[in-house]
Amino acid sequence: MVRAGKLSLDDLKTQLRDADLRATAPRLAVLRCLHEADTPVSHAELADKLAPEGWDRATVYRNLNDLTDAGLARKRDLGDHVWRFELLRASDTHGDAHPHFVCDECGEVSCLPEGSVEIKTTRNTPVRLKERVHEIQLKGRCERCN
Amino acid sequence: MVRAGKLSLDDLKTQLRDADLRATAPRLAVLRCLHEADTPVSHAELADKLAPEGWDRATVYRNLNDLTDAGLARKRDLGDHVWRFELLRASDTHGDAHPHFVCDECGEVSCLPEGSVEIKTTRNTPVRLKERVHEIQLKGRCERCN
DNA sequence: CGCGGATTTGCAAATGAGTTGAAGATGCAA
DNA sequence: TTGCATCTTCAACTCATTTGCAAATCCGCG
Ligand SMILES: [Mn+2]
Ligand SMILES: [Mn+2]
Ligand SMILES: [Zn+2]
Ligand SMILES: [Zn+2]
Repeated sequence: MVRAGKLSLDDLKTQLRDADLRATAPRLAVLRCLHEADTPVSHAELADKLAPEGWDRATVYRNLNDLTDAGLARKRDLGDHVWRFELLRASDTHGDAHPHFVCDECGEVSCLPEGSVEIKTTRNTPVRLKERVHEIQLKGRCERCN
Repeated sequence: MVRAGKLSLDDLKTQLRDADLRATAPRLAVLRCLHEADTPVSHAELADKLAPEGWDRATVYRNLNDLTDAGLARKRDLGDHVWRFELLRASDTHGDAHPHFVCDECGEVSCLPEGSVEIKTTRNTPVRLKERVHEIQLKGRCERCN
């Protein structure tokens, strides 16, 4: 079982092979970065971060998609027209993920605790909305920009 | 005052001139379509819709941005990497808009009634989150795809 | 260990939505 | 009407994303 904070190289390799992916060096680097990140990461950010280690943008790009296809990560647009990738973590209980917040002003992304946003049922709310919602995104001003 | 459902050409012209925009034919067409739409509209959709009337994609594009800059419309990404434009309506009370729902499966966009989503404050919710949120986006399966 | 076939990488090039330049057309205030 | 600023059009450009392909590599198997 892979746990946050204490990931050996072997843990990462195991995680990849369990997902039927080869444990190549650039793929391990991408997976490691996703584990280290505490918010979703864009391809551009990750490609820039891994360029010094010698990994190609296209390789990073394909690996992000591979991890997503394999079900290890999710690819999302948090409402600012940027694709971001985030590891699926055990802390996201039902398979439903925690809400995200993006600052209109500075673009900062933050992860909110599960349950901090509630779907209310009012007279004209569509039927069973709550059960149908799998993802919640908020936009506004962050504490710093407010 | 411009009201939904009953917009004469003169109403549209007035709305543009009040916003310091010239009332040109393509601009009136764009504004009319936004009024007729009951969900946010993408540039591609509107350009396709207006092409038969003879209006150019770049003209539609610039007009959507003009209307946005003038404060008549909002430009948003509802979480599916598509820019959509929506008229600012009086029914959006505080300047805060109603929440939106996008279907993961078919891409259908729908507008939800204001107040159908609530920001809950729990022990580890960031401070004053509720006051800082200006926009709420939900994703999931629509009734049809569910 | 070493092989061999399937997967993956790296570089370069294609793609395409989004955006812009520029010349001519149009709106509108005077 | 006229004059000028604004707007439209069409073509061209930008640039992040996505793909093609030959060479490198992974890893199950002998
Ligand atoms: Mn998150
Ligand atoms: Mn709406
Ligand atoms: Zn901010
Ligand atoms: Zn649907």
